Amino acid sequence: MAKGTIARTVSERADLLPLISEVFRSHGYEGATLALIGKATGLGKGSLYHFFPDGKAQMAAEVLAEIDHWFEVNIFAALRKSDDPAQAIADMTAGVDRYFRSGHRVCLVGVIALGASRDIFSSQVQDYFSRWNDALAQTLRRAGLSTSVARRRSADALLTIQGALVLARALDDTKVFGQALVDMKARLLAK
Amino acid sequence: MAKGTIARTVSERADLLPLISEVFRSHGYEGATLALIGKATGLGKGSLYHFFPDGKAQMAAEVLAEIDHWFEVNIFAALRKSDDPAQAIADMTAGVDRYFRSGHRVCLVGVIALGASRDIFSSQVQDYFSRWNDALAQTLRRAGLSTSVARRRSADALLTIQGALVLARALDDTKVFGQALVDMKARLLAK
DNA sequence: TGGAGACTGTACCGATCGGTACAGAGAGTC
DNA sequence: GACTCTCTGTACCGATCGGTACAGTCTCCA
Repeated sequence: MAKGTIARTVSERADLLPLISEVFRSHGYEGATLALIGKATGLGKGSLYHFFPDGKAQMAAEVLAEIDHWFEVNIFAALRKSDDPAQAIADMTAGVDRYFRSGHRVCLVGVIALGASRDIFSSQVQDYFSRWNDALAQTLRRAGLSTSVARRRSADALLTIQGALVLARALDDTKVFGQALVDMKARLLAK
Repeated sequence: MAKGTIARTVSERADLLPLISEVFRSHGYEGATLALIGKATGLGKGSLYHFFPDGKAQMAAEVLAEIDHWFEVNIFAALRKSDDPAQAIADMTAGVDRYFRSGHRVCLVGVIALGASRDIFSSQVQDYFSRWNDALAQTLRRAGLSTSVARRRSADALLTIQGALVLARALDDTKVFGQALVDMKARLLAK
């Protein structure tokens, strides 16, 4: 029998996703509890389930979609349409460095790919990486590389980013990430 | 008031760890429940807590220790003492490929490094990677590389392995892992 | 033969899990 | 003012969480 006063905060769905995103990022899908999400957003379950009727799975799916959209707009698009491959790759590298806060931030898509929740989100995870892979390979082709070399180097770049995030966090040394990005950029257009 | 017959399985602690290891590997630390571990080992909580009085945290710590020991014996030691750097690196690559089942298996140390449980196991995680890094850099020095180049290339190799596991799983394509290992080996002793 | 001690299943614990139900509060609309 | 609709906190649900307690069963050794 609540009698109380209910504060009205008027949350915007768009403001919510980044907050929820950070909870999934630092706790993983299974570790991100509604209690943690509630604390991070300042919202009770009522509000959370108002915005996301399908609960935790929907929150994660929408967070993944938002991340995908950010990369689509800020990274993939430029890769596809640029007519200056070297510049496009430099832009990608700078964008990635900014997004992952020079190695302080972890890749949620990678985290989910490694966990048991991959089965639930496998198509979103696969789509994210393969669209990135395609866009980057396209840029490399335009730089004169053969299709097979372009695809090999592009996969190498993606895995370098993911591995650098893992190792930087494991060693608690973000310099690893910065160095990996330098190496990656050099390798992409070498020879 | 149990009346029943209790089957006696006589489990060996040494046989338990690999089974528990796979549960942590595929579910992460937070996702690995006692129920899953019980199912994987065929043991009830009674037996589990008999072998691991400190519960889940102790299980994970011992699994990490066993992994560390395996790499120490099968990978790091050869790296440190070999007088044929090219052969040592070929052996490491082959060993890594075998251990990770050509990309079908995930790295538990990496999984933990990315998750929230890193805080609990940070020293074990850091130790594993930095000892690997040191051993590999030592090999590269013996191959004539400067200290700084050796350390840079060695970190690059470690992060390539981790990233390849992430990307292979994300794209559900183990060829990514095999190719990354080939590239890594070539890069380690290049020029 | 009869402890002693290692190993086992299971009942149980309080806490927390994801999710539901619902009533109250605020802002508009007529 | 009465009605609607959106957003809110909270009480509550059954299930499961990690962990404890304990009695039963086995093996070993005197």
